[in-house]
Amino acid sequence: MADLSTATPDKRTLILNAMVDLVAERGFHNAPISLLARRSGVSAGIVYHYFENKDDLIRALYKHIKAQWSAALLLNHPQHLPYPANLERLWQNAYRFYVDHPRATLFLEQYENSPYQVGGHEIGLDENLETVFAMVQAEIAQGNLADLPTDLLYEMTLGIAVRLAKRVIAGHLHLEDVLLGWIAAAVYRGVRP
Amino acid sequence: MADLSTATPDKRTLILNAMVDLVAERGFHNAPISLLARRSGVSAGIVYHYFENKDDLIRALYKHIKAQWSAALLLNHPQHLPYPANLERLWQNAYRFYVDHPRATLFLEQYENSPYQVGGHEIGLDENLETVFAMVQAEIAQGNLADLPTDLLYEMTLGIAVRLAKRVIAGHLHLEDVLLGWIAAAVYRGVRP
Amino acid sequence: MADLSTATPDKRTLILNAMVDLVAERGFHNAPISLLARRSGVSAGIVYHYFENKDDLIRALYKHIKAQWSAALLLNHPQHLPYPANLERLWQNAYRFYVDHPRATLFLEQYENSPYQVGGHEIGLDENLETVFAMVQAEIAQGNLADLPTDLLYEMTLGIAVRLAKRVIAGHLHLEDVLLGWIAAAVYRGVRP
Amino acid sequence: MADLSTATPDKRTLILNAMVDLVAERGFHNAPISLLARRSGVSAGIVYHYFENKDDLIRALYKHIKAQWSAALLLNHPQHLPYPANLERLWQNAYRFYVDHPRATLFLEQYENSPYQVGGHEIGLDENLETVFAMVQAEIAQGNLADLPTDLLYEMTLGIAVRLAKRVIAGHLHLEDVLLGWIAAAVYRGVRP
DNA sequence: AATGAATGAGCATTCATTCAT
DNA sequence: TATGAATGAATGCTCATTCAT
Repeated sequence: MADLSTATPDKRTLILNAMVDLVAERGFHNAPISLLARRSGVSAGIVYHYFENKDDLIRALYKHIKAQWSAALLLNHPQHLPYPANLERLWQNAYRFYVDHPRATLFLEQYENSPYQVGGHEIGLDENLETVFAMVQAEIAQGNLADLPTDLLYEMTLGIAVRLAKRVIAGHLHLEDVLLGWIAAAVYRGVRP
Repeated sequence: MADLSTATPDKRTLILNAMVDLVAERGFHNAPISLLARRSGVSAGIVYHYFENKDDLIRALYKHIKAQWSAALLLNHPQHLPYPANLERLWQNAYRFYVDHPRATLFLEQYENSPYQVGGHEIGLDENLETVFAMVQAEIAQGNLADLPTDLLYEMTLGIAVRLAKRVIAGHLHLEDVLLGWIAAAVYRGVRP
Repeated sequence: MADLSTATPDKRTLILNAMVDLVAERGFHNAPISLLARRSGVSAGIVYHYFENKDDLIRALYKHIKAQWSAALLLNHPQHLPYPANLERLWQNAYRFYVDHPRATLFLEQYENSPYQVGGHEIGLDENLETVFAMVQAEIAQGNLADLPTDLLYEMTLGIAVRLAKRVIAGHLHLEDVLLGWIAAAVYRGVRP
Repeated sequence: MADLSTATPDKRTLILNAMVDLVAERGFHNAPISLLARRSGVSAGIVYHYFENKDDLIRALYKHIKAQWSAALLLNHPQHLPYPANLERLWQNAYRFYVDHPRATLFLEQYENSPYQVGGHEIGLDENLETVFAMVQAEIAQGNLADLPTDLLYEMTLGIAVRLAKRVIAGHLHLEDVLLGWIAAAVYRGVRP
């Protein structure tokens, strides 16, 4: 996947980008700083100039990717579309992000299933996620979505997107655009009141 | 979670049981053989009598847990119930397994999101999974389920169960029995033809 | 100096012995575990089997040497001699230990002047030191020694021995036996009531 | 201890002052240049403008402190007093310096017990020390001091002052003024011919 | 079968020193 | 003079794996 960033590749970004790849390919363990340095084209020491330690680097990377992800959710402004197109576009945006950034996806899933995350350190809502949240609340108010706990709604909709994307990334599954449209619709059909 | 096994706790089983806990608590890395040995009450050396190496141990553990899981799917014989009760019981069985075996669940998720699994090593269908597979095919034939790729159907139904269970395990979510029934139904509503 | 121990050179002792030499020659820093291992003829890893970490090793070594030292104080049973021969023999025993074990002496002085010690971790009195302490108290009671704080008495008598020994070890000073006798006497003349 | 210097705090002095503190608190190792720079309020690079390298810095600091010390010895002009007041004031001056400059004292002791010093690099006599030396020689000629090697005389008198000061600094000992007077006298009583 | 001491490669991290600006 | 980012060698420590007993 390489460069998630659109900024000039300063050293900090070079390191972050190399780290996603490394973790995706080899896992947290087996992603030694020495290799990270070689791949980033920097020295091992400088990593500790930009990050306190390896854990800090990994957490920073997580935040970095999560920010890209939440920005991707709002591509093509789903918030300006009528129901159900708005939620379906949201879903397809999420799915797209995962499929288009396979390394980031593998990183995210490793992170969220490791003791790093399990121990807490939740990431707060950023501005984009707040917009998404508002969209969902509005549809609940409209009677288009069941009034369920946020986490439950999340898992029954966007949660499916990651899992499908991982299957696609692994090559176990191929999803045509038409089918994707059907899935996006089906997902929200499942959570009508 | 401790003992998944119902057999006499021979050394091999002691080791496997200790390993689930260790990985769930600390991750693959940070689950050193020395600690495993101490927790199992065996010597470090003997681990290499029962398993070729650490990877082999982890893979064996994965198979071990997957077998318990597939057995759990058929608790109370969902295969003898009419649609949609059969699929809903299946779903609830899966969910129950995850919630009742949190350590195993965390292990499974770590494993399936790590380069161990990504590299392949698919686990074949055992007898129980074949029964499940047959149930699904039958419902497709009956027109109760959309005729979608197995993986896709899986993710849109049982895949949700793990994710919800993880939220519950983490304490972020609490699901009442009534709600669970609703979810099980909703999930299959989403994948009607 | 090498072997302070009279026991069979088990690995733990080999490591301790090599460490005194190393620290004496090169200081705490510049006494890397890798070199220690090479000199001890063991692997680097095994050091951590016998000691928790480098600090622990150093503290263990300090205790080890202090024990040899306190044993050396009572060579030829000064406690059975009359005043002032008893105290003078004590003093000469201390001096002898330092001069005969230059590496140990340099280690002790480094340790006692480093933040290791300054932070506390005082070593309690062992049996030998209790005997010494009793001797001193007896002489105070007899009116042969001024009734001063223990630490003060210590520094005005035995404290001088280390400092002289270090000069001798460094080759800056040479002390004949006769002169030593005079010093031992002079030292205790200084602390008469 | 902070500022030993009475001069304007130019950068070189800022560095030296910060280094005493650092070494006293944390030892030679654990006194990294980066921290030294932060504490001095200068950049890491500039240290290498004023000093060739870390060793050079440490040696310069040693000389710096030794000069303050030898100046302190002659406070209130002991050289103009009659025996034994002259030597006793000398002793008390030494003791005072140590107790009033605990950081410097800890630095000195670390330095003098480390391989920095052991390897040689003796500090020559400065003007003040020559005055002191002359005082001692005069008293030997007068028959007030035993005609012993300088180093031996030194250790039996001023050498005790450092050791006592270190005990006081560590809080293990408290010495009243009256007692100090007694000690100063006692020390010289010990080295009468 | 079983032990646990022993090995040594590998890793995260630190830090003296340099150098472009 | 002055900065501080950058380097990379060195260090403490861990851990999978082996093997003598």
